[in-house]
Amino acid sequence: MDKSPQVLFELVERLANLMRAEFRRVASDEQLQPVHIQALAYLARANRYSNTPQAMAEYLGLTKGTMSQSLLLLDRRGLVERYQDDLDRRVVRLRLSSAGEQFLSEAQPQLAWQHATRNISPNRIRNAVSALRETLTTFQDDNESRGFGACHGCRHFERLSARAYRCGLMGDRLSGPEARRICWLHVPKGTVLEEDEDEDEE
Amino acid sequence: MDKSPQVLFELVERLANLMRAEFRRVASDEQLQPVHIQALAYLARANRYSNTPQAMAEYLGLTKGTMSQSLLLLDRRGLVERYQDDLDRRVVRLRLSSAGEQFLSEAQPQLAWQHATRNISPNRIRNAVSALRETLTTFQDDNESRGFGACHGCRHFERLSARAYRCGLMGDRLSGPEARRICWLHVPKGTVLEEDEDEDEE
DNA sequence: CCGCAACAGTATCGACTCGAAACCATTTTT
DNA sequence: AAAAATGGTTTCGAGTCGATACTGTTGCGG
Repeated sequence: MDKSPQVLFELVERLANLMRAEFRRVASDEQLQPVHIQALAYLARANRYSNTPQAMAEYLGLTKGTMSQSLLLLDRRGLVERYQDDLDRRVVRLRLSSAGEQFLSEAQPQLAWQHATRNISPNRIRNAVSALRETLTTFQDDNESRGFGACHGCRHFERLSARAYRCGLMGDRLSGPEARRICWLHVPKGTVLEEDEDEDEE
Repeated sequence: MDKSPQVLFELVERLANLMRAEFRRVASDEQLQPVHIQALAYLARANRYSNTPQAMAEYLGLTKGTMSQSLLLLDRRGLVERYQDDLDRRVVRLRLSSAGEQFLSEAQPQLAWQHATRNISPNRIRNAVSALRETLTTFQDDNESRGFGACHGCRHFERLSARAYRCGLMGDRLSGPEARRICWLHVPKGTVLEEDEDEDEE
């Protein structure tokens, strides 16, 4: 019997704890909590469909109520801006304010990490990435939680030409950079879509 | 320029978030917080020098005040027991109560993880482990945070005979199982990397 | 076109986290 | 013996977080 998976888990957990502590350190300069840093970082990487409180809450594993609170705070501090969606006026859209962007670029929360991996060969890192990526996919599958991936590798992703893409689900054209951001509608290729089917029971 | 370290970081963070959500789910059955699960799990793995509030606080990246609170709660719930140290009466020692052990073994918080890694070859896992372990060591070095490793690979670890060990720092004899637990006095030797055969996959 | 369910988000409450600082009881140092 | 250091506890205030109730918007079925 092999204990490696267990060990891997402990490593991931421990590293995450340390990064969390690092986040806390960085965040406390601005009187923020770790989760706020994560929220800002998410916003910096979310695509146009995913910059809502709802998507954010799902990404961070919180309820919408909690998310609302945190966003209130970030808004008060002027780190994010909230504005209404044109089409659906229930929806709130979020964006980093310039202060928010500046804060992120100054704080560089992942710098410590970058530094910690400096001695590891790119090859080994790529191997680790591939293993963890697979773990993540399986995990999300098991828990039927949302995919949250970039467009490349999404079932709805369509390539119109060399440099023009399109989301088959929403029907929008996507620029290259946009297609590299995080999307909460992401469905990995190879996943079977659940169509609405009529049920004739009872 | 290579973005792999960045990607690796995102994966670790995301996996940790998901596990955290899983912890929350498990914990909420008993009206606990994720951090309580981590505390119990730590206690189950800590050696005789490391079962104190202080060590725990450092491991989890909290202050002693906060730790004290959480332990109060875990004590009230009957999941841990606190008792005084014989030699130094300031020191509080902790141990899992039988209820605590039972809870851990029933909840099996890392089961979801185990399951998520089922499709990944042991070899790839070992590679990932080795890369992350190195990252962890470097990280701890950079931040001069405590090592928190098992005795094997510790500078103070001495092998008396085939099956008898000794901690050179504290001067105690250690059993084999004991030497496999987590110690907060851990100081890594020069460079102890169980290297694995290099190979590229993909 | 109306009515009602579904939905996105907000507000409120209570238990808990968390750091900071003050505090207490024991060593340890001087 | 006095002072400093150490391991823990207590207290305080701001914030997290889930649960629940609520507001306003959309969209669906009659």
